[in-house]
Amino acid sequence: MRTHACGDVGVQDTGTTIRIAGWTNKWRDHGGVVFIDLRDRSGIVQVVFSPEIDAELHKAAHRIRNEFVIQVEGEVRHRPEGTANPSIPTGQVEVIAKKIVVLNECKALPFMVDDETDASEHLRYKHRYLDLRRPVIQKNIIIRHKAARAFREYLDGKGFLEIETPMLTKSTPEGARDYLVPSRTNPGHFFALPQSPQIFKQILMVSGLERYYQIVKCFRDEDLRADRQPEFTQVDLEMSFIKREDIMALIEEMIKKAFSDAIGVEITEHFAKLTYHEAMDRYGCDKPDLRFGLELKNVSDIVKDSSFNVFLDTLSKGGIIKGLNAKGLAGYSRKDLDDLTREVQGFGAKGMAWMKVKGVVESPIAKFFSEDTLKALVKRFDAEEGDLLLFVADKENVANDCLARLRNEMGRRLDLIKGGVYRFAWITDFPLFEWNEDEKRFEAMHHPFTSPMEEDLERFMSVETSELPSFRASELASVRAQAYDIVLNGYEIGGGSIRIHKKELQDRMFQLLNIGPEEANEKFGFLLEALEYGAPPHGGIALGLDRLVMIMAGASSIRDVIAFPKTQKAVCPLSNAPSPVDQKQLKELGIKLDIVE
RNA sequence: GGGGUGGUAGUUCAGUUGGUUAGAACGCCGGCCUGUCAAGCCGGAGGCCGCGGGUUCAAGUCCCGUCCAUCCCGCCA
Repeated sequence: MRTHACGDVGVQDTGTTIRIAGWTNKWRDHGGVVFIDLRDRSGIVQVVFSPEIDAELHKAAHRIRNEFVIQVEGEVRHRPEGTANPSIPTGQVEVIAKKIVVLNECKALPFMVDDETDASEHLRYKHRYLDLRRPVIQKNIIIRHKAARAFREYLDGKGFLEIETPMLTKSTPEGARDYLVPSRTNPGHFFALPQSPQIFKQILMVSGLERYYQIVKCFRDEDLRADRQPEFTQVDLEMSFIKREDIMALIEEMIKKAFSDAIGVEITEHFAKLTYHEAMDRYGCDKPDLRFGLELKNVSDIVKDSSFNVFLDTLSKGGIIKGLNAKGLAGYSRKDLDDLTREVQGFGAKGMAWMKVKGVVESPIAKFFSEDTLKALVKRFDAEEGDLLLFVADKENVANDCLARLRNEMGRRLDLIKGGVYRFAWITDFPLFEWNEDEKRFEAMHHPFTSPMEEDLERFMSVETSELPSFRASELASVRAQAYDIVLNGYEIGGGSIRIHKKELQDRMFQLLNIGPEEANEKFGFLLEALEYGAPPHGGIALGLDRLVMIMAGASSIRDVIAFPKTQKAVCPLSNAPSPVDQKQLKELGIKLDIVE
């Protein structure tokens, strides 16, 4: 139907007759000459209908409207002197139409197919086929394709096998809420859609496949965010006979290739490496945005000499006082600071203290501090004239969380976050366990198949389980995992671990998690049994493809890089899923609804 | 489950102190127009003011509830 793609037509084609087809991006009818900007995936080229060429043809062109699908045969010409359009790649030429075929018409549009639309997301998703025609969105979809292709090429080159794992699988007790699928042939029984292929990929290692990967959909029935959808895609891989550093080196190289292939960005520096404790200490969170500084400083040791009761009380209760230097913001008014305080309180802090560095330290609480103490504070933050110090005093986790979010906010306000900058970091040495205050028990921070660090193995094995759960501040909390997260620009884009490959260790893990042998057997028995048949040392990682592509594309939501995303209520406005089903379908499944109106 | 913001023409929005026939831009329809590319000029159609209650002589506007969208908290091994 066509000899050329619209975006490929150029000066090299002048004088030749070509056939193109696409959508009418825009039409301009001058009564005499008619211009149509014809668009296909490759780009846009201007088609000219002139009354001198063919009256009938010219008449037909008058009837063309936006988004009509047409096929045009015509001659490529240089545009007349002074009419070139430098804002499009094909702007030097135009196609003088000799023949037009309307392949399909188009109704009046719910919104303009244009790079700059301000139609609501709901409307865009309802007519996603129109939304996806917009070059900016197509660009994202193409970046996604190129990234996925780069991962496949790279992993294929490293001897990985792409192996599919079941979508209809088993519900697991830990972790996110499962999406359930009723089994017709086993009434009352349910499959779960996988939250990740975790257990199957480990079994593939026991199976001797050695290197597995898959670009795979995962499902979690939790509430949505800008960077969270109920179905999302992981680049999932697992390797045998490797150490943590092997995987980290491999992933680093793979991601660099993907950035190069997908968006032409060469990442040259090594990815930063931070332990979990370093990250918490310096940034207050385990996914720091390293595009800017504003590092947190613990000042508990300095302010203990003050007479400021809020700080002293916090310290006496085992809390900490931490802060950051908002460079150059001493000009903030009382109202600015009150607003900022309210924002930090919204994060969960009881309050926020501030000090302006203006000749002397200016602050409502300055009087509680000696001159030497104030000097020490200024020094701790490397503060200069005109800086603003912000403090939060609270339990360690609260102070860290609030300051981490405050740090991101100040990074934005100070315009420290530049586009086109990519700062990667590995976060390592995570705690193996996390205390669940509500349920008064330890949980696996990563997942229950994560291996402890060898240095901490003795403690892992020797803790008296009879003392559970009194160990919340005990040795067990200090056992570290052979786990690693990869962080990019403040987003967690992947995580993995070296797994437990010995039955005794795995049994011990379940014991510490307070999962009895019967329950462990019922839920994970097939993995536990497999571990007894010569499981090799192995480990792996999963990358969040959606988030990674979102960052590559410079988008602010993963919905912009997913062809058919769901809204925050987890519905698909295009298909209207989910929806009620027939009584007959429910009956076949043995399901009765019990919905309280 | 909780908090913030929003919902008025096909779309994006404005709409004063509650007061006559709810406006603008773009889009759509018709006409004019031979070099535009955000084309231009003239004319026209188009509204359950998210939905349901309430207050009032009178509600787009005030009150209560509810639904939807979005951002965040909880949640997400």
